[in-house]
Amino acid sequence: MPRISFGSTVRQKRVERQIGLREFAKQIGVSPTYLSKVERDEFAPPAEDKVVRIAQLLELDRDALLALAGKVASDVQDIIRRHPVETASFLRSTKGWTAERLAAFVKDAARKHKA
Amino acid sequence: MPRISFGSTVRQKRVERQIGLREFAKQIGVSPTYLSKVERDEFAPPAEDKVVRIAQLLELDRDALLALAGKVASDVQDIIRRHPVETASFLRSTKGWTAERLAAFVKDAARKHKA
DNA sequence: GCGGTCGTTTAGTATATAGTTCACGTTCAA
DNA sequence: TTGAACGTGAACTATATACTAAACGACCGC
Repeated sequence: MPRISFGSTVRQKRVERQIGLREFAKQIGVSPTYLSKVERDEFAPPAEDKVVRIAQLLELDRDALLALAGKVASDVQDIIRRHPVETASFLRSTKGWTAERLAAFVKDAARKHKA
Repeated sequence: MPRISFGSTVRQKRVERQIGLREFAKQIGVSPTYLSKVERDEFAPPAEDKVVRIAQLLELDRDALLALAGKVASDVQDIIRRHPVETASFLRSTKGWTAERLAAFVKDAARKHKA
């Protein structure tokens, strides 16, 4: 499990926004009981669509929250599967990179794509 | 399902190498019955470790075969989760790219990483 | 015409994933 | 002092995933 868990992050942000557990559960589309256990990491994080909904409601980055949930967005997985060999190779080569270095590459990629 | 399926690919390569179903199943660590159904796409592709084992035995690229199985290697998923925002952003920006363009980027990444 | 191999059919099973329902104790406002 | 909202505990449940075992008919060598 990551240093900071999915559950505790959700709880912190939800409480910060003063949304009740029942109210929030309703907005996500799950039972309050379930949400309670998820927030205390007694249950594993919910399915992708629920995680995405939570990210929207709490204004968190969906990819970041999915990562906390131990998942990778399904659209991203689809992209990887289009060119799995090249993509996997690239990703493995970035294994030791910092977020900053990666961010620079993203910029570069976007620029080159336009050209 | 992809244009060419996981099952048919495995069967073709296995037959090509003249390995019997029972023999191959044994090497993978599954029952012949199961392998038979997987190869005719009656059952979904097996778990990641089995797919990787198949790739080894048939000398196929593991990431390519995993993609055919509708999966992404777990080590690659782990890498994505280290910097999910940047990585997802990058991958989405490569959505329309050809394999060649991606390959060039991989090379570039490797070169820059050394420096 | 029997023993061994081939792939296949039918009918299951174990475990994980993703949740639910109902009932409970606490706190606070009217 | 009741009732409305809060979060929680215990006990299930449904569906999907990832398989297995037993038996079957076709073929092949001897």
